[in-house]
Amino acid sequence: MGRSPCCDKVGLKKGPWTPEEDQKLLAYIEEHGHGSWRALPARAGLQRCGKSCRLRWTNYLRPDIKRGKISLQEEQTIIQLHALLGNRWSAIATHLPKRTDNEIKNYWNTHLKKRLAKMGIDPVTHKPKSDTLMSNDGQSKNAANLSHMAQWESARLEAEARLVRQSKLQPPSANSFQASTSNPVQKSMGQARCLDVLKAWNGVVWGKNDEAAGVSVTVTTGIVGELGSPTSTLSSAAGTNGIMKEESEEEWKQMPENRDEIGNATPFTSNWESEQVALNSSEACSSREFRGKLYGLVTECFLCRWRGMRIVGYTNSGGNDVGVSDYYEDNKNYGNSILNLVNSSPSHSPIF
DNA sequence: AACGGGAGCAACCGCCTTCTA
DNA sequence: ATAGAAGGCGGTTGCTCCCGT
Repeated sequence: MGRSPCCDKVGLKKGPWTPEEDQKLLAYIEEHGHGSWRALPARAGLQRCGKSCRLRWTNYLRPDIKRGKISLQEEQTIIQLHALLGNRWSAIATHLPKRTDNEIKNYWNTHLKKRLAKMGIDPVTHKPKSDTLMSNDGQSKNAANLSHMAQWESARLEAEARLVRQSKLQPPSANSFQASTSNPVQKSMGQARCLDVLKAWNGVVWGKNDEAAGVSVTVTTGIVGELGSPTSTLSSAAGTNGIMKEESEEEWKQMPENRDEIGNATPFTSNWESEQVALNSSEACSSREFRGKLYGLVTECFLCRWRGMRIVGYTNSGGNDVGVSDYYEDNKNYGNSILNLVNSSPSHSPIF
């Protein structure tokens, strides 16, 4: 089946938007909402195609957009999520409040991709390009480990990708897990740190699991003390997805360092959270919104793990402890390996 | 001061998915 | 069930600015 162009191109303006055009678009949307994008240009008095208007709005004019330099914390998040999700910029953007997918994509292509490449890490696979690059001291072991983790992660991501593709029955709207909601149900969902989402997913969304009816997962998470990443601060979750809060870095700095008698890091008990998320299967299967949230949880779960959140308590709907897998530790180590490499190569170093 | 090259980013293009009649 | 419309997404382009020569 052929596709008609999104709009009649004859006589329509292209190229950079003028302040007058911005003003027209802004004024129209503020008064009427965008409605049908195709119909919008004519109604707003713009000589643009609807697609161009939509893009201008979502990438530039929307009021909830933060412009300016990408912070270190955001940078780390992008790297982590890119390793998990690949070039799925919109999915990555849902975890970076007020940033657009286009901005993240641009930042990746102009900054992070080059930086990783210069460090000898393939920006596509996040695998080291060559072990010889890090043949000195303990780094060779680290590289080997990294390679192993990357392979493991790659296989897992393939499975995840399939799930996520199917999950996008409702694409996660921008920041679907974030503070914009006033819905208490959404808030409680947003607070959920980690859960066996894939298991829940299989059961809830497609009804393949007998336990699907009323999946209830209690998750207790904590920040693992040995991590050096400020992004590990997850205690600010109330009402937001909590992960990207800008003030997290400050909170991190203020955190005490807990160590046991032999110097091993111990979790910061004060930052632990225990939450219960009830997933009702019948509601889930009929609610595309719910599926969208679950999709967000898939990503968030991996992110939590990667940032060193240790899943210490994990029970199924029957209250049975289902344990903790090395799986989580493997991912944490892999993510930290990349982050350590990045962090140990500041932008002012010769490698850049 | 002029020029060239690279970086950064806004915007476009085309494909894919989802919705709807 | 199907076709067309609409929206969403990722890749790419091209313009502008900056910096070094």
